[in-house]
Amino acid sequence: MLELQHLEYLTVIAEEGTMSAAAERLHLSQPALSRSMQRLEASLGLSLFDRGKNRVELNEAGLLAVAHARAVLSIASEMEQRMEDYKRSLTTITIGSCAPGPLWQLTPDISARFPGMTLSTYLKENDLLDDLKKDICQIAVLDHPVDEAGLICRPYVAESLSILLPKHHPLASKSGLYLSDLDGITMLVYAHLGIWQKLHDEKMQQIHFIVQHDRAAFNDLISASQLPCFSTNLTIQFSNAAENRTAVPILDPEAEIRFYLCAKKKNRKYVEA
Amino acid sequence: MLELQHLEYLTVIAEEGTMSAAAERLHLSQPALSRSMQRLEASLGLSLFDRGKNRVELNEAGLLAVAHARAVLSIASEMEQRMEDYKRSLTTITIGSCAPGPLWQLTPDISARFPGMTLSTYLKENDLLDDLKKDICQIAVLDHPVDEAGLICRPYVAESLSILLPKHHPLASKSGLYLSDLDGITMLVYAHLGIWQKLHDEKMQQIHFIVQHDRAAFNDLISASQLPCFSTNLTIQFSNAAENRTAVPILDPEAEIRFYLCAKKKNRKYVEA
DNA sequence: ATGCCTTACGTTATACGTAATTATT
DNA sequence: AATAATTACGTATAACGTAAGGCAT
Repeated sequence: MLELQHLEYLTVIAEEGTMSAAAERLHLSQPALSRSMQRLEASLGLSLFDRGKNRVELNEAGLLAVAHARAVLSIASEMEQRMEDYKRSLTTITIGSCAPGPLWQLTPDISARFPGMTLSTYLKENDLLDDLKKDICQIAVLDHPVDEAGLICRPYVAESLSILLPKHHPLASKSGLYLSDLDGITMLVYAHLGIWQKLHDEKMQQIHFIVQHDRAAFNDLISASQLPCFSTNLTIQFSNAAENRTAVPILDPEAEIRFYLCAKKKNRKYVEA
Repeated sequence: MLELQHLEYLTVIAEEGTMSAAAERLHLSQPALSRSMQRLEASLGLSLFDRGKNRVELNEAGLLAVAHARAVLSIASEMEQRMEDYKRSLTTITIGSCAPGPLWQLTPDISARFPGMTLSTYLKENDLLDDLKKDICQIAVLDHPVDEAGLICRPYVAESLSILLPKHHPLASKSGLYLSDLDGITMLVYAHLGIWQKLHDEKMQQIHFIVQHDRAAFNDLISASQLPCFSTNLTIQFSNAAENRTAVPILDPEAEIRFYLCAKKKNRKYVEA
């Protein structure tokens, strides 16, 4: 029967060009590698190399075998990855979220309810459902509901955007603003916005953003400057950026996002209220 | 590293339900199988079975592993099949043809030009190009030309259909006939028509066919009866069915098919004139 | 008692490394 | 000389079968 190890060796030889180089990369002696290839050839009943006295070269059968070996190894490696992900899911709860906001509430909540489990979170706009199915995450925070066999989904918090303006700013007295009212202004913004990035890209092109990728630097700038920035109903609870500024709600409908928690049915306990 | 043999064992256990039954099917002792599964579990770092004192049952991780194992084994098995096909192509020329006619000329021709090679032919209407790419056949006889990278293609014979009628038959004096002229008549026909079957299905529904699946029986019937049957420019050279009958060409345009020979470029010698 | 899984033990096969061999550059 | 592959040999690991043990039906 075919052996995955032999296929792995074969592909490395194909990449390195010589058995010596491949053996080194595989932390293996040349003789061992040479014999493994002889065994592979024997098990296939085909010679895979044109052999000179001190060089080998893949022949046509060898090239064909390499192509197929890569396919086999790729599927096998996916299997190993999936099993690893599953193993991980036994001891850690991983939350994939399309936005940072919901995590500020969800993370401590899950952490408190499942004290034995490690908690891990990441931000990603797309394909969270795939991650869920592959056990890459156990909870997905989405911006839309899902109705799919094997999955459970429930509405979670809504997040609504406000702009924090200096108290003396001409717009600070308004009870609400549209994004179009902000034409030409300069704002501070923190980089990792998740799904909110879409709104920035599509409806805030007329706003000049100073983007900060570092959270500490962002907070320092907020405190030290009078520049407007965004807040939401979720951020207000966790950040103290609002001290010298007035929050004015954004009235565009896209400025409110309803989030949904989604999990495999076997993990329903993670998303139940 | 994962071992294909272990994955194979695992899937058989999944199918048989118990290790004993699986061991029997695998021609293996139960203890050997039991230890192999322990090694597989160790290499994954996961237990795959719920173990009672005298029963095992796949757990969730086990079911996941089985699903992936099947995928891996399927790809591996395809690799083995492809390598077998390639090996075969070194000693035998296999011709896949969409109709029997071209083979009557091509087979002896190839046989004479490549005397060291075994020759094998089969009839198949579709997917001959796939077969070519997979080395299942080395020559494909198609009813249409192909222009594809890595393949070479050239026109081969055309085959045109005639009807063999008893000399005294009222239509036997015509110089040509349309299929529509044959409304209601009864004909003998040999079963394995390849691509010609399409013409039968689409434009000869008004003809009553007596189908023979056995070549000898067909020939006997031809000689013993006066029933009309088909011939082509290709059959006439190889069959003696025409003695008591007159050949009248079929004039419908679909009654002539131009065939094309197609092969991988490395096998161009097989299709060159 | 029978069936099913596991552990124990001895045998065989295979993979490995080191060392020696051969041929090429 | 140096490089690259193969062959030879001894050792360790793993697979196997047989035999024995434990627990359920």
